[in-house]
Amino acid sequence: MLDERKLAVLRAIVEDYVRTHEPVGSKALVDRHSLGVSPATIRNDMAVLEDEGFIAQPHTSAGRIPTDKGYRLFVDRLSQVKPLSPAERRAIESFLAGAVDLDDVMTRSVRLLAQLTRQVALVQYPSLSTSSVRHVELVPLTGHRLLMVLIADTGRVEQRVVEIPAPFEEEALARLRTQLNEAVAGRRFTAVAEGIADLAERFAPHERPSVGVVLATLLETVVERHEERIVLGGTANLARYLDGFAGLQPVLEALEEQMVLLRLLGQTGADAVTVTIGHENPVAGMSATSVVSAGYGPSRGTVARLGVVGPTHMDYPSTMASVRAVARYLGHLLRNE
Amino acid sequence: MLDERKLAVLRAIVEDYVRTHEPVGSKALVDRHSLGVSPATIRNDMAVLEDEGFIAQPHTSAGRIPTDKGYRLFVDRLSQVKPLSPAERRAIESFLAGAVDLDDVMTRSVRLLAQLTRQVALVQYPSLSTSSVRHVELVPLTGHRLLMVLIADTGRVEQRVVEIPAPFEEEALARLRTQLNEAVAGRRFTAVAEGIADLAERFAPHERPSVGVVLATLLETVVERHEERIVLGGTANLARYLDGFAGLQPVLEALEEQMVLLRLLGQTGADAVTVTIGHENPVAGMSATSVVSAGYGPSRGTVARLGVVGPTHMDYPSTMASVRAVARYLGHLLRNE
DNA sequence: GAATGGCACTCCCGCGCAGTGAGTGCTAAC
DNA sequence: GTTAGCACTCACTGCGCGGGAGTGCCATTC
Repeated sequence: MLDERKLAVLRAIVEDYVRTHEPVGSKALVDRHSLGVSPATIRNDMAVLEDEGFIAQPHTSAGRIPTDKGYRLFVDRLSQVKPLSPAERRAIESFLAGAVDLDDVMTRSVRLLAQLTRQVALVQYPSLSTSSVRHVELVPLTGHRLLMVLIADTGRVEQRVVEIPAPFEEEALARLRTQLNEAVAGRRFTAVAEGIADLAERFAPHERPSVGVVLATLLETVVERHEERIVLGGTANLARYLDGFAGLQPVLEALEEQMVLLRLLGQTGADAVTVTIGHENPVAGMSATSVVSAGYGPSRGTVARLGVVGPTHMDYPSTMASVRAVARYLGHLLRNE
Repeated sequence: MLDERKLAVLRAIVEDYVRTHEPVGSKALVDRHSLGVSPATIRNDMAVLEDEGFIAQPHTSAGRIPTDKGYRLFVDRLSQVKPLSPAERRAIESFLAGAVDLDDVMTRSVRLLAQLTRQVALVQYPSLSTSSVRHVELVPLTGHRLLMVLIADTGRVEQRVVEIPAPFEEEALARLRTQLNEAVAGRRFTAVAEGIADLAERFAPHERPSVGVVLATLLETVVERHEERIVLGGTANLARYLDGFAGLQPVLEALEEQMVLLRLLGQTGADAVTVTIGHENPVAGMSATSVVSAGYGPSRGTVARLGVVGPTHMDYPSTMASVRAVARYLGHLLRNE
């Protein structure tokens, strides 16, 4: 049904359209690519490709543009991830090397990704739910207030102010700190609950209410607070490609919603580069945009995702290469932190 | 030179133009506002106002639009800050009430401000340089690594990983922690240096290198790290008013630069609402936007600023009211934290 | 039977053109 | 100082008209 040449034609159409953003016709195609056949032949092939839904005409007597289905085929079977240039690799390394803390790493990564792909970049903070506790610290603020600082093995730090019904003795606080760390350090966040289940019992009755509040807050932080932070950058690139500008507002709106961003990046823990094209996208108002994302993490497992959002007519091979590269470097970096 | 009526005409022009975004003519003016004179008279007044540079014509035979100078006069002398509706006040209170930590407060504030003004909102984190140290915590991670957590009286928390040449004994670390807090707790950030000047001497020679690194990092954090975080929200609102869309990209770019945002908000510590109109703006590419900002802080002094960025043809009275209100509530909130 | 050359057809796009209407500036009268 | 009248300007709209890129179809070639 789709022989070699028809696939070559589709590939050529995608490549040309990505470059020019204009419908591509049969004549232009044979001129630019050495397909070895005449325009008329290409026209026949194009008719078939259109019947199958891979390309479409904006109007009669215009060239063809790829459909979402066409891009899908292109990404899955017709393209190869384009290797990065040495300059780009160096740029990635040097850009990420100077980071001083996790916040800094995240900020630099988004910038880098946005710059490399010239698109909108998203980077999700290392997820709390798949990481482990490294340390819990309790700091008295005023009598009835404690600051709880929770440090994850990914370098992520969560802080929370705790209002306690009765102030702790200095000694009691030290005891709680020690026991708390013994109970949860090294545990997966999902397993924190079991660790601290019987902790309150070891404290004197008058201390228990306050201990209870601390434990409850800790649980909240590791369990309920599943909402993951996502940083984004390069929004200025939106203005470049959404030429029509009509579709801009919904996209900007979507990018402001953390929940939406999460759905865009996808929850799947797959390490590989994932491409979501146009309508495949779960978010309304973003049917003209594609998302290229990948998981990253300190070890083989994925702890979070990153990616870029761009027009469906993006340069998939290059974009996929950049996303994959940044994800890998970021993984390395976390391993050494 | 500018009598009462001419000022009234200018006010009417600004109000109409803000509402319709279209050049306003003499006829339309007398129709909508009861000025008590004929269009011809208004035309004479308009000619004077144009000579003085308060209004301009996009082209001959079109209505007038206010110039930056016109808006300036309007803001300074012709408008009154419009009081908020009770519903808006309630919205502010309930919106900010549920915040759990400083990050949350900041995020909610931007959203709130963006929603109230329907523009792009900026909120600067409470500045480190004008606040004081509440507590410094040191947490061992691995042998050669410490996590330093610095808590400011504004609730802001900075963390930093410190690489130390030689691991600390548990006892030594506790000693350092205690002495460090005695030396700096309650001090202004700007005065931390004096507090820790002779601290290293109190430690055994073999501990000094590590102590030195910790102190150096602390200094870096409070002094060098002047870069202030700014959160922004409501960028989708840009798409609404920058109809021409030509000016959109530079604005989006500017909003991505922290340094630029700082300059936009202004460094001045004034509590009052400040308005910067069009070309008065120090940032190139944003000459079609105005900034309405205000300082906020837990006490009479200002610790940080917040504001909104919008088109020069914005509703200044309402915007100024919203900005002022959010700044005040935020101040209250910090006081109670 | 696939590939090709030729040809009529479609339809977007840019251009020039007149008509419309909102708005202005000027002048003379009140 | 204010007003009515009037000629003038100029953006905006709709219309008609090639030009041109591209297509689909058909007859022909290999």
